[in-house]
Amino acid sequence: MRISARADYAVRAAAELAASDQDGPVRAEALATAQSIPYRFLEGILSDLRRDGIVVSQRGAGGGYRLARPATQVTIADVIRAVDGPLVFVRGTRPSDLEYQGAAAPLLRVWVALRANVRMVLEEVTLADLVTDGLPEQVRLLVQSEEAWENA
Amino acid sequence: MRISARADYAVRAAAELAASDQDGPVRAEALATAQSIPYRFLEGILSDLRRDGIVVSQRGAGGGYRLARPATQVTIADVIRAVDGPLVFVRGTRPSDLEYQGAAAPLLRVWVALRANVRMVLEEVTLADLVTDGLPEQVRLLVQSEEAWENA
DNA sequence: GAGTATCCTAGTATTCCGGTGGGTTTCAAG
DNA sequence: CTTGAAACCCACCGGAATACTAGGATACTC
Repeated sequence: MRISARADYAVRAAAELAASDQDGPVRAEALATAQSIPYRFLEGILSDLRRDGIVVSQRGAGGGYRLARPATQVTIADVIRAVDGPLVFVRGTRPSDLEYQGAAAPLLRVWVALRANVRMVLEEVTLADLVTDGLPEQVRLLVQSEEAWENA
Repeated sequence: MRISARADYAVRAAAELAASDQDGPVRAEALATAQSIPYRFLEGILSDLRRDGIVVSQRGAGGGYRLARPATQVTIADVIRAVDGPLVFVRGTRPSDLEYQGAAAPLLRVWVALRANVRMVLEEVTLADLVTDGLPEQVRLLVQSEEAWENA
């Protein structure tokens, strides 16, 4: 279960946008250097975000990107779905479209539970939470324990 | 965040092994047909499971595979790690090895929380839970809600 | 119309993924 | 000690995805 570079970059760029919210549109290159993301690559990512209505763009001199909605209303899940599609899928298909036979039958419910727990984090944290460093209580609790930081 | 075919197949094969625990070793081909997994592909997967001590093998006539430990002591996380490595990683590296700058700094804790929540499911469910259909309470609760089954 | 910045299309190198094939070794049974 | 059954090993393979890069067209401001 990997988080792709696209997803990671997208969230970081979006966070940067949320941070400089008042200052008018932000150029893609400014985002790229602020977060050490390859400029050309980021352009494509921002394009995805725009197509999904996460971000609005302004062309020409003085142009750049802004969030389409207030940062309190954009979740990390929104951003990731815009660039990578569904949050969790098994062998290319959504969990709920799977069918298992015999001893593996209950496995379906495990994947659904897994997805639910992934959502619990990614749909709860907004860009505003990121920039103010005010993560939701549930998320904060998850990170508190020592073992959460161990690499198993 | 995709569950690979390897991981899915591995868990299903392991579940099948757990189900036929008493009956002596099970042939790879029997596992393959029971779970509709390409036989040759499964061979490689079982090889990984053996290398990681999840499974023991017996060659020759009457041979096959058995679980190396009781099914109550093998978690789904164990199986997945044997075939796919770390459960969750970001852009190729573990969350705890990442560094973020500026507005994206708190993102690190989000990834750690995500991993913690993934573990909460995969390290809690054992192969025994699967075959007896007795999923842990926490997992059962996650699956109960309607929205867990929605595709968002 | 000069300059700036997004937008679009295409290309590319590398890696991963899912799967095959051929042959070798180990073992049990006859 | 042969025969057959099974795991084992190694190499390969096509296609897709990843992570980028290049070049220009388009839109906007001043």
